[in-house]
Amino acid sequence: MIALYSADLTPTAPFRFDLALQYLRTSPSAVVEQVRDGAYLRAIRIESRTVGLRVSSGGTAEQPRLLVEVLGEEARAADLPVALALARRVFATDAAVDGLDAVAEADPVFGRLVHAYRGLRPIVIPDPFEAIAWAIIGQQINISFAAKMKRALVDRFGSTVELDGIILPVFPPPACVALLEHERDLLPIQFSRQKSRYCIALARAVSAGELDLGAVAALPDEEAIAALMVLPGIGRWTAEYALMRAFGRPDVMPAGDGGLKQIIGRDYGLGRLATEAEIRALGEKWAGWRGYAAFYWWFQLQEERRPVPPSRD
DNA sequence: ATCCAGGCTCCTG
DNA sequence: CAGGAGCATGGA
Repeated sequence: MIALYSADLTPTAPFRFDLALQYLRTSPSAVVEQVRDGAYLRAIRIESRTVGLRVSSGGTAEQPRLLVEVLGEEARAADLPVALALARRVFATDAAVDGLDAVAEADPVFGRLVHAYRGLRPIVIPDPFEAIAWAIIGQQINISFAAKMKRALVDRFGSTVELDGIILPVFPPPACVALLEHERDLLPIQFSRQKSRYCIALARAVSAGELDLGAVAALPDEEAIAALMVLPGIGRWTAEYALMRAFGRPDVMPAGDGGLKQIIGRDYGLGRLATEAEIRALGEKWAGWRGYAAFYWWFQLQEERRPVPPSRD
C-alpha cells in the first residue's frame, strides 16, 4: 500500500494550471516530469529517500487551488511540508503578478503574450543541479536532441521509483555524475567532449562543496549569475537560463538566446534576428518580468512548432 | 552534403 | 573591449 499525504495550496490569482501542464506536456525540457490524468508527477528526494510529488488542480483561474500529494513506500507525513514548498517553487504559486498588466500596456507586443498566457508562470525544475546540467546539455543543439541526451543520462546513470505502477525516473545526483568519465560513460550517449567535461565539472564542484547551490539560490540575480559563470562551460546564457529554471527568478532573461533572437526579431518586425543588445534594450520595458517574457516567447515558439491537439492524455 | 540548433572558449584587431 | 573563428554533436 502506498503511503499518501496530501494538502491544499492556494496560488495567487490569476493562475492557469492547465497552461502549466500544457507547457510540461510539450516541452522537451520535461524529461523526469510526467503529466497524467491532469496531474503533475515527479520524483523528489527528501534526505536520503525518494518519494513522489503529485500536483493537481481543484480550482479555476480566478479561484485557483492545488492539491499536493506525497506518495511512495518511503513517504512520511513529515514530507508534506517539504512537498508543499517544492510545489510552490515549481509552479511559482506565491508570485504577485499584478505588475504584468502595466508592462503589457507599456509594450503591446509583449502585452499580446501577457494577455494570451495570463495565469501562466515560468515552470521551475526544482533540482538545481538537474536544471543547470540541462542548461549545459541544451547549449547550441536542437532541444529535442538535448532531451534525448538527458533521457539517456537518466536511463543510464539515474534511478527510478515506482509509485502504484507508475515508474518515475530520477535524475542522477551530483555525487554520481562526479564519478563519470567522458570516454567510458558519456561519449556512448552522444555527449560531446566539451559538454561532458562541463557536466562532470559541475557535478564535481557541487559534490565537493566548492559550489553551494543553496547559497547561490540566496544571492541577488547578478551575483548568482557571476557565481555560476565561474564554472567551465557556463557562460552568460547558461547562467541566466539556470536562474530562470532552477530558481524561478522572474526578472532574469537569457537575452543571447537563439530562439528569442528569432521570435523577437519577427514579432517586433525587424525582418531579421534581434541582437542580444536589442533584446536587452527592449527588456528595459519588461523590468521585473524579463523571465516571464523569455518564458512566454519560448512557450509561443513551442506552440508554433508543435501545436498541441486539444488536451486529452 | 550543407546548414542549423535554447553556446562556450579563446584569439584577434 | 567587441567581434569572430573554431569547436562538437546529431538531425533536417
